[in-house]
Amino acid sequence: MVDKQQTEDGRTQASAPEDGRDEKPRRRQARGERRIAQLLDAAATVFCTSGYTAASTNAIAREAGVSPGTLYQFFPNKEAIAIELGDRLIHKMRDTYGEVLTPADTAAPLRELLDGIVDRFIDFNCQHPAFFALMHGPDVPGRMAEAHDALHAALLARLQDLIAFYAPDAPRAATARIAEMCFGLFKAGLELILAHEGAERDGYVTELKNALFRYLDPVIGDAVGAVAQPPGATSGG
Amino acid sequence: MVDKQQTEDGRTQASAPEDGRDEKPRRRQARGERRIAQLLDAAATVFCTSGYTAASTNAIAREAGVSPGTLYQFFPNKEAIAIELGDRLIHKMRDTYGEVLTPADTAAPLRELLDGIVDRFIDFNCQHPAFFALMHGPDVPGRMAEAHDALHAALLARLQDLIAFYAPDAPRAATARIAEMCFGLFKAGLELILAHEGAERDGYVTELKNALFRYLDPVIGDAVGAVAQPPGATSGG
DNA sequence: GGCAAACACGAGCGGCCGCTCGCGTTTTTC
DNA sequence: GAAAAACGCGAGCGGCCGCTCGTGTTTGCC
Repeated sequence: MVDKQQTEDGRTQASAPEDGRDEKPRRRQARGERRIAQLLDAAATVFCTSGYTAASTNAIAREAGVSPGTLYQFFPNKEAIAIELGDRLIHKMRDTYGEVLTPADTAAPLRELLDGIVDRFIDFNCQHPAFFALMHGPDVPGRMAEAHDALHAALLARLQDLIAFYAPDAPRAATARIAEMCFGLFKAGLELILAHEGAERDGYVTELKNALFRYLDPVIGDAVGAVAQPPGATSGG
Repeated sequence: MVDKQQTEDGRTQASAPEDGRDEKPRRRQARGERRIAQLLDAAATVFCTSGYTAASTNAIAREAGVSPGTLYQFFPNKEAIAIELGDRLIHKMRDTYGEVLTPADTAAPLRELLDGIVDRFIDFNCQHPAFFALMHGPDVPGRMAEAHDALHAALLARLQDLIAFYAPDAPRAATARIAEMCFGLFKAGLELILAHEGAERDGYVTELKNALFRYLDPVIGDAVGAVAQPPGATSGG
């Protein structure tokens, strides 16, 4: 499992100058770090409104208030901007779901569990709308898709464990499909939620929670609520 | 209601040569019609794999086995290709949902109703994958988005009527939100279904039906199943 | 057969975009 | 304070893409 760790990606900092590779260690000044953050903010805005492909590097530079040349002082190409932005968002996301999707404290009833999970993820996505655009956009670069797939798989595995905890008798194939389905349902609800504001948004949040709860309740009810279920009574799935 | 009819869009054929406008009636030969169909098929393939923006007209022409000049003999620009393809698909879609979403024969139980609707729409989308790509792609041309919005609104209105029929006491705002939610859930399930084949696909179809049924059953149950519900008992929405 | 219109071709034009390069400015280091 | 390195600029290069145009071929009509 250690090989799966992705350390720090070594993009913004290198270990030694005499590395021997073609790596340029390029020691950043504080000003440079500020510019990078500025550029990533601008990139988030532009990617969010135009999508990855339609976003032009010149537009990102303009949004950040710098020249195209300055942008390419900190990023080797357009893809690297999206990757760095995506990595930072994914790290934040990992912090978020790390707190929520741990199957340790699953003694809570489903309704409350869902409340916590959904609220956290909704909140994250509302505060970082570029995340949704980068993850679910159809035109992200290849390296980005890998990161997305990794995150997707990780979230899915956690979700599956959670479902399996509530419904231990269900076969793996079934829980996997249910987990994928939950993910898709959440994504659909998220899209509606991001498209509305205020009371409307709250209404859709409630609706999403209802949909997820009602979808999952019978699944876990089969194994938890009715323990002495006869083995022949599979629920048409 | 007559003004809402969109006749034939008058794109492929015109009424009279002495029209007086800048319209060029351009009488097509059988060969030309064949080429148009050929080009639209190719466009469907390319749009489906690359999305609208990333698809190049040269690629569409190549896919159809003709030269770029030939393509522009039948379509004024790239957008027109997507629009014509979208219009044809929308017309087919209208035929499909016209048969299914009519609120006339809603005497059927929810499960069977959902079965019919979902099966039809899934079938349509499996046979015309370009439809999904064109309708839900983020980079479709403006004229396309209008058509999509119109179809979306029409489907939504039908769905809302259907829901209102089953739950006549629910306020319009609530049924509208529920209809939007159903739409989103269906879209999410469709995406999963299109991404799988064979037994896996069937499994997701069942799962989608389950999700929709469980989401809608309590909603219509509140008004149909328990008629003598006290007015104060609103279900947490 | 003869003529006009529709069909077909493909090299190439204009424009946009990702990216570079030469040069000037600010900061760090000794 | 002076050399070195990081920062900053913006005109412009190469390449791709949507689209055109001049020319040649096929089809419909008399």
